[in-house]
Amino acid sequence: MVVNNSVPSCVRCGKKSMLIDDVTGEQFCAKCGFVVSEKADASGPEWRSFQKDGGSDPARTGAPSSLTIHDMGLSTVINPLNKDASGKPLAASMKSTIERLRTWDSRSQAHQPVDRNLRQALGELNKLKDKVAISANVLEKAAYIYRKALEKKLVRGRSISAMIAASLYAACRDTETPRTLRDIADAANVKRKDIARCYRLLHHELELKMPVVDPIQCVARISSKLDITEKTKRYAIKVLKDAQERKESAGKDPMGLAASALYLSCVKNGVSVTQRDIAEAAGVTEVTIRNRYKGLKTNQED
DNA sequence: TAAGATAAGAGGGACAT
DNA sequence: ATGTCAGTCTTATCTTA
Repeated sequence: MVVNNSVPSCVRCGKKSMLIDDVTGEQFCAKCGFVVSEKADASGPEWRSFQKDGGSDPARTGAPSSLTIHDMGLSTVINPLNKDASGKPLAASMKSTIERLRTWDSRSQAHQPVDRNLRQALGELNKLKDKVAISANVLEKAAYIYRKALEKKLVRGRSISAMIAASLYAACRDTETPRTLRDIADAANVKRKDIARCYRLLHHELELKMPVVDPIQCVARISSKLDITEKTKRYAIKVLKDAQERKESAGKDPMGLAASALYLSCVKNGVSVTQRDIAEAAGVTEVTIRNRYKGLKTNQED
């Protein structure tokens, strides 16, 4: 459950108790149970005020512009009836002008190869979003990265699904949203290594500056799946900090590292947890935990 | 049954050819 | 471009307490 200090008010009961469900990504009111579906939220008018006090006058309305829509939500459709605003049929000369406009309009929207590609990719991204429960700004970032990749012609010859999945993964990394390559691979139905390859390509070619995944973040994620006491968590974090200072953690899978620190902490605190449980929660194997565990343990002793 | 050991294999980075 | 090397992680199987 994510609770930040600017909790929005419920539309129905007015209480400041709107929360985000971690699993579904839906917004709901903790007081009255009102649920805002992701879709309605994304496509509805934007009633956000730009005034400091968050007052009641909307600074703008209309559908939000978004990178996750292939034309950023700025499309217009010229209606197919050849009528003018008052409903009268158009004059012949005007009619042919409108025909031409309509042709160009639709071409500019989706009929160029790049746009078609983008359309499809963003469609996939949209499907992905529901499965991995991702916040809107991460989605925006993913879409942005994909656009960049398209510009640099990196998608050519590669699968769109893999590339959009890699973009999403990159966006997660960038925003420190803890999602593993595996999480995304499962959701996208693409092999993990394919996404990994694409991600590396993006990383290299777009020169993305990624924050290093902090194993300490992973501790929270793993322990949320198990019943871990605050004390145990803190000890695990301390162990990780020590390991980082000794540069012991470089090049190791942060998830594996966090998992074994947590395991070590459980052992030290007399909590009975099996390696299997932790391995499963962390999405790594028991062997990895054992290997890291050995390293961490010898460090503990001096 | 959980934990530890061992072996084989995959995938990728660094570096040399 | 291609090959080799050291290192990591995974999967599978076996042993130990």
